[in-house]
Amino acid sequence: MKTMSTMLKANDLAVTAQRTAVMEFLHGNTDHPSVDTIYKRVKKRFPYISRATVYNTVKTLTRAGMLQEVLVQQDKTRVDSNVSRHHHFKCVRCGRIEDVPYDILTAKHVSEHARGYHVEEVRVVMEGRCKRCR
Amino acid sequence: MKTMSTMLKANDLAVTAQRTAVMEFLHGNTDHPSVDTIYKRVKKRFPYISRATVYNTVKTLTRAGMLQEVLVQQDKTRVDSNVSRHHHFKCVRCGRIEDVPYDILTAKHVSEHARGYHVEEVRVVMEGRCKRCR
DNA sequence: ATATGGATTAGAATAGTTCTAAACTTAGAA
DNA sequence: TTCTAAGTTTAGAACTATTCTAATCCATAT
Repeated sequence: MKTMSTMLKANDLAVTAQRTAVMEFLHGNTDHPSVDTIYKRVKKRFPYISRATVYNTVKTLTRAGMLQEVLVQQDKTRVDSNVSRHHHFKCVRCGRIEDVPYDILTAKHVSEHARGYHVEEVRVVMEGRCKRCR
Repeated sequence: MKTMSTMLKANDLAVTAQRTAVMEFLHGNTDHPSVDTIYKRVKKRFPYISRATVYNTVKTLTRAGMLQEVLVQQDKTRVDSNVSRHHHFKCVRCGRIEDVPYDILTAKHVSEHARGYHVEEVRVVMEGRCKRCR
């Protein structure tokens, strides 16, 4: 697996301690944290980090394709380090957000059923009870 | 077609000029306006209406099932007076949001493909170019 | 080692939304 | 009709998420 440093360099981005810390926190984190959550967690190990830096980092890394911003909640952006195409499942009880494989429902499938639309991308949010909440 | 007054009464809600004005503006409006847009438009005919009233009205009518709040844009809520189940198409060029029939993709269909998930609801946002923008 | 352009910072500013408490209807009872 | 209680509206304050600003800092290329 590529190191953070390698990935940043590959995108012509400076390797900074802040970016690395944000990426390391997100890597392997599957619960789609908000920017504020990232900020608070990273701050523990990196007390001087600023909220603006976390916003900047998320935006920069998203543009570089290293992160994804997920639209599943109206008020705050949720961040996903899984950048492969996939959908989301939101538990109506505990609010947990899980990734769901893309092939459950591809743009192609939708295109076939959606006559007259020129679908390039499909975002699906499924809602129900997660395993824990049933 | 039911009058606004009848619908409000059926839901045990007081019939006020403000609620009626908001509903009348939204009725037949298919472009999913934001609260601010509703406020500005209704204000033209009703100069003393307050922004808080529009927020209250949207929330109240949504709870009563007379409106729907649509999650298609991170920063602001979009309001839809089409309360039947349906999906949305967002034009990546002009930002226009259109309703798409629900049967293109039902919760049932998704459930069949999504093993292990207990799907109660599916929200789909398709993205591409709308007719005008192609 | 040094220069320079990009990155980080704290805090101010902004946008959307919710809250507050007083004033004002609406709807139902008398 | 008139009265009343409960619900509604209002302006503006407050709050939350996010972006902006401008000064400082530091990663990288030389």
